[in-house]
Amino acid sequence: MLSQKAKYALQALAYLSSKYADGDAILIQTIAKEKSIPTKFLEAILLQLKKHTILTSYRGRTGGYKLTNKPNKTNLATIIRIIDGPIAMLSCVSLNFFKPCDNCVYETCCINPIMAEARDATLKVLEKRTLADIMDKNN
Amino acid sequence: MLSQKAKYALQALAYLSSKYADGDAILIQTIAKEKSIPTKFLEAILLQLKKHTILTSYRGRTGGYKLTNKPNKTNLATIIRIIDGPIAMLSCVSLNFFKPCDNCVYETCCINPIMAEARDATLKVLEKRTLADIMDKNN
DNA sequence: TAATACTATATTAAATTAGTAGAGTATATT
DNA sequence: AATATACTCTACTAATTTAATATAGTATTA
Repeated sequence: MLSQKAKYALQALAYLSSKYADGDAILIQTIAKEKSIPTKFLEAILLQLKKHTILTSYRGRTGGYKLTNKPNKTNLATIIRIIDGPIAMLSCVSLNFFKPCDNCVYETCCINPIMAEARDATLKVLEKRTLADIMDKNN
Repeated sequence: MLSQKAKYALQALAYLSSKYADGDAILIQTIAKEKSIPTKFLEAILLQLKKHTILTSYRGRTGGYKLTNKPNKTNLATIIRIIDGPIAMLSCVSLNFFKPCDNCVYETCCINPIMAEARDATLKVLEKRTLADIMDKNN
């Protein structure tokens, strides 16, 4: 399951995606209110996304956040990894957060090949889908 | 990511599957030692699997645990759900543990269709694969 | 220069995870 | 019938993670 933090991140990005065409930076406040996300918590989330270059920020009077790239350029696997870490069900088959298991030998383990298969199936969806797919439709 | 508990469950079941043909019940102790799992913790896990009819137990002198059905009759999604709960990334698209999200409306949410798609991709693997696939190969 | 808005660090309450302790119950041998 | 063995049940606990909150600081622009 995604953490609440990851859900908030996706919701915030869905909102920012729908505003992307306008070109303006959006206030944290605005996103927080619009998406019912605790403001200070959202600040931390957006900062994290900025550090991973997903978002670009502007300080001062006319400040705010906006997407660095077009919504269709950022896939969902990237976002989930930034906020929640591994997508795989076992760290020993994680592509981006590999860590061997404590109590089994990778080479003879019969579980990890299946988990690699599951990971690939999940990634096929999450890497294909982008912020353009989850973007708020203004209707 | 799977919990440590779920990993232990799969490892214990991989062991029990490899012994299934013998027909004998296996001691918790034996599984715990063989798989390096804390005994008392494993007891709780096996009990949980028994309550969900995956395992059958025998008490007393010649007691122990064994699989209720042939290894190829139990798929991995079933086990993971028993131990860790939902497989879906959002509770609002969980087939077995459905619970609406707090801060969004299911019908207009643009995130959940993608998460349903990811869930289906994962399930396609985990429902196809069974204990026979993760069973310890005796070599 | 003052108001605005992002940035950084520290703290905290609640929940979850991983594991432990100990008493209780059933059963097959002796 | 006694007893050792092995599963069962309830309660507890330490460590970690999650979901926030608080406060002070820095940058920018009208």
